Amino acid sequence: MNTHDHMIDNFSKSELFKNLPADQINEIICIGSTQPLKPKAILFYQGDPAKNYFWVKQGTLKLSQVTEDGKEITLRYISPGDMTAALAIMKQKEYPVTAQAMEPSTVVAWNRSQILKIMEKFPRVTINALSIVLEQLDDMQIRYMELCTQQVEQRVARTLMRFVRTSGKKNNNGICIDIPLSRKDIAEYIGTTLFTVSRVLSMWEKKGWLKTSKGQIIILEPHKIVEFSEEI
Amino acid sequence: MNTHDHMIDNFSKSELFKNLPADQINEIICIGSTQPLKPKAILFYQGDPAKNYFWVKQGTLKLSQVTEDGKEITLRYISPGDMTAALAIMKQKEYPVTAQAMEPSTVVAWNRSQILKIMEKFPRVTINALSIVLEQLDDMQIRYMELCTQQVEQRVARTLMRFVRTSGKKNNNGICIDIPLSRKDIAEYIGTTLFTVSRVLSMWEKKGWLKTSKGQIIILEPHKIVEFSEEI
DNA sequence: CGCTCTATTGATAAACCTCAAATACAGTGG
DNA sequence: CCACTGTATTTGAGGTTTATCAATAGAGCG
Repeated sequence: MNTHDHMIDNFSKSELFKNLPADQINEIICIGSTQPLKPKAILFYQGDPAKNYFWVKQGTLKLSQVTEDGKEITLRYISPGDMTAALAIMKQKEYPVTAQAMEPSTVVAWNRSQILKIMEKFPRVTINALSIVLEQLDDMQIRYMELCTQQVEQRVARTLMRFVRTSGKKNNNGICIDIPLSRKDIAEYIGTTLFTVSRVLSMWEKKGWLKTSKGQIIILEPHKIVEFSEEI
Repeated sequence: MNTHDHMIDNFSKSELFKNLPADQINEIICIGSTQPLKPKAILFYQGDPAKNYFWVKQGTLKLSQVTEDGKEITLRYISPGDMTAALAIMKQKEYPVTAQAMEPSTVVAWNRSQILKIMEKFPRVTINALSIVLEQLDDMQIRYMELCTQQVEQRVARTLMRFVRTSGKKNNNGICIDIPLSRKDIAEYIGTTLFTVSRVLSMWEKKGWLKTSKGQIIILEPHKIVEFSEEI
């Protein structure tokens, strides 16, 4: 029975543990430490090097970075099965990156020396990690391109569809995004202000394309929004 | 003597081959194919899967991506010793990414199956590749943040200093950026138009902070530009 | 010398930010 | 259940940055 088996099952579906036998996965998990996180709990702050560098999890966390003048930029949202490898693994630098739980989450964390040992012993893990980081790089490049070429409305539309893909749940009459997202969260993700996001969303709500209530967003007319996101 | 020894020497300084003995580096290089590229030559176009996926090189190449509506965005410039790993290594997708030589360059390319074989046989290479890709991701995240929070003048200043770091050569009275960069090149790197870049650069040229002639940019007053780039 | 490509410069317009003020909304303690 | 408080959202007015477009100038090349 028990949660432990569940964990392993969850891990075996993760990209990081692809092509690894269960006993090896188990060994790797046992090297790290499993931590539950309450909503809004901060896993690490400003890349705190005393804390852990690497992790896999259940739940959703927000990875963000704060500029010198206090503006917060969201690098990405991390969903179940994902992994985050900080540059800090390889170099021993510190980074102003902060990870915060958006909802009740569980993470498994390894520190620098642990993860290096794992990568030495299980080359497959390194290859999988490379694959994951390449995917993150690709995602970042696409968002960079969107930020360069598209205007706010399109970027909001793309963001909604992105969340539908990663955290969308079919509902009675629409698709519900399963993460509590404020206007500010969306704004920080696409590099605009919460005011502009608010204007866009209320416009779409008036048109009946979506519905928002207490941080939940329900997409009623996905086609309309997709159409918008692809507009040239 | 000879070019071959030079190649090895160059490679051993590269992040990708860190902690590898010379004979293994040699073996890895021999698996791939070494190609000379003339300026403006295109190494691969739109992620052409028939071509090679991975490479290390001498010279400078521009990695860019074209949007559906024809706007070209520069993902990054790749300098000697750098590596580019396309997502295509792991997945077998195609991407609209194009690599073009900015000056006479030499690259070593491996195809998908070759690089996978190398990573299996030399786990150290995989770890090094992970380190490189993490660095690229970090760079992209920083540029994303800059694009979100800074305005054009600051981004131009930061870009100049970035190029000074990677390709700056001390000159009689200033620092010369060793890559031919047009206003359009800079604009596509920071997500603006060549007009705006032109305005900024002519302003600084009038102030005597830099000098431009036939694609060459010479920084005369680095302090002034750094100051500008750090402005809050 | 004409051709092409790049850079400059100006005028205008659009998108978006900033700031302020009002409103809704959720949670708390009486 | 209600008033109170703090937070999220909406909406408006005005200003700024930057894109767009057009016209001109300069540089390199056959």
